[in-house]
Amino acid sequence: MDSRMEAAVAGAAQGDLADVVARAGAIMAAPPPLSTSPTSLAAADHMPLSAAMASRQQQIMVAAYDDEPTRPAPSSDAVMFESPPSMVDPYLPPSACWLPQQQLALQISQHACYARDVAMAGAAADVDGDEPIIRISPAAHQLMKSRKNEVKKVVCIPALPPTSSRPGGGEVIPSDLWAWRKYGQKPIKGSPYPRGYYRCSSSKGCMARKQVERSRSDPNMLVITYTAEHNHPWPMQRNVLAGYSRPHTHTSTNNCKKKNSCRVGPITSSALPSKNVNYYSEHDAVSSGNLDCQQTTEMMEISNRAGYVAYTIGALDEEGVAMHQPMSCNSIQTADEVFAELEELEPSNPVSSNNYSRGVSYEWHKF
DNA sequence: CGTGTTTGACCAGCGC
DNA sequence: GCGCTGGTCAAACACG
Repeated sequence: MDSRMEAAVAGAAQGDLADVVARAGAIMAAPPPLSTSPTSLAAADHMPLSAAMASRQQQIMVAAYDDEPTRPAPSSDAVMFESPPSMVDPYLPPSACWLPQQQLALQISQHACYARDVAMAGAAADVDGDEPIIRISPAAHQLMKSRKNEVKKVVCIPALPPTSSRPGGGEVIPSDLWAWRKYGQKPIKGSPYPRGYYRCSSSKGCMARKQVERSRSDPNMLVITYTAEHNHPWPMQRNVLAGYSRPHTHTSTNNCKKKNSCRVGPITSSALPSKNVNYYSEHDAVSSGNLDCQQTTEMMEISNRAGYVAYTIGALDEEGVAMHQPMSCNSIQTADEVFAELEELEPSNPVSSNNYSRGVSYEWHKF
């Protein structure tokens, strides 16, 4: 077995699926940077997008089968999250378009039975082949089943290094343009990093939640677990305060009175106001908070468009296999560059398209 | 005033 | 039944 996968298996043995995901993502996302960019991709003889992606993808396969653990991967170096079409969540924030592609290391959609399947898969690599097929151990499976069989999506992204300028060091969560309200934070046993709990504040009654924590095995990775789904369209006009967090005016004393409710350190996951969030580099900054209304709207449209592309390329290949392809493969680009390339990619796709991908109906509302 | 974070308390699931 | 753990609630407070 590949030693890299042994590491992943070790994670599974700990029953920490999110960590396994993060680890696998970190491990498998490591290969040499692709020399392709959406621009060059688009220029690749205008081949069908999915085909172009399939030919270039450097992906992990997370196989999720109960009974066929070694289904061959289409490509040995493909990063592929194999899942039923249902995993393409029309309400999933098109955050991928904001993330340098390699940073969207891994995403697993756990839709009901699929979650179970992923769990069953365990973090065991395919012994025979080179394809990094990951199986989740029964322990991890049990862990995942333990919480009401909830629909979950686990997304691992590289975390920005804690900002020393902020008290206690801050953790920067890339904005996904949904409005999230933090409602709790808990220390997690075995992890030095607390887990933040967020719920969607874009719409009342929206049950969408997400948990944000650093991977305990790879602190450079943020594990974001989306629970439930948004019951409303992606907000066009993001609340100005969405994701906002007041500057830290205090440092935690870390005096735990009650073991069960002890919070560890300052809330770092939200320490940086999202409206000032820089996306991975100052050159990549998309500071929504710096945008006026019109700019925000424009940005939304652009990102909507980006989302369209992201879903197009991140949805299904010819075999109905979910594809997740970074928008930018080897360099951090400015949002403008990304979107410019996106335009090159799909020049004919109307922004107001109602479909993000084949087989996925997404009705976009403009307000 | 509306929206956000912070944080102690509460509750439910699970293993022993 | 009990303790541990994770998830959520809700009051207090901050910010624009």
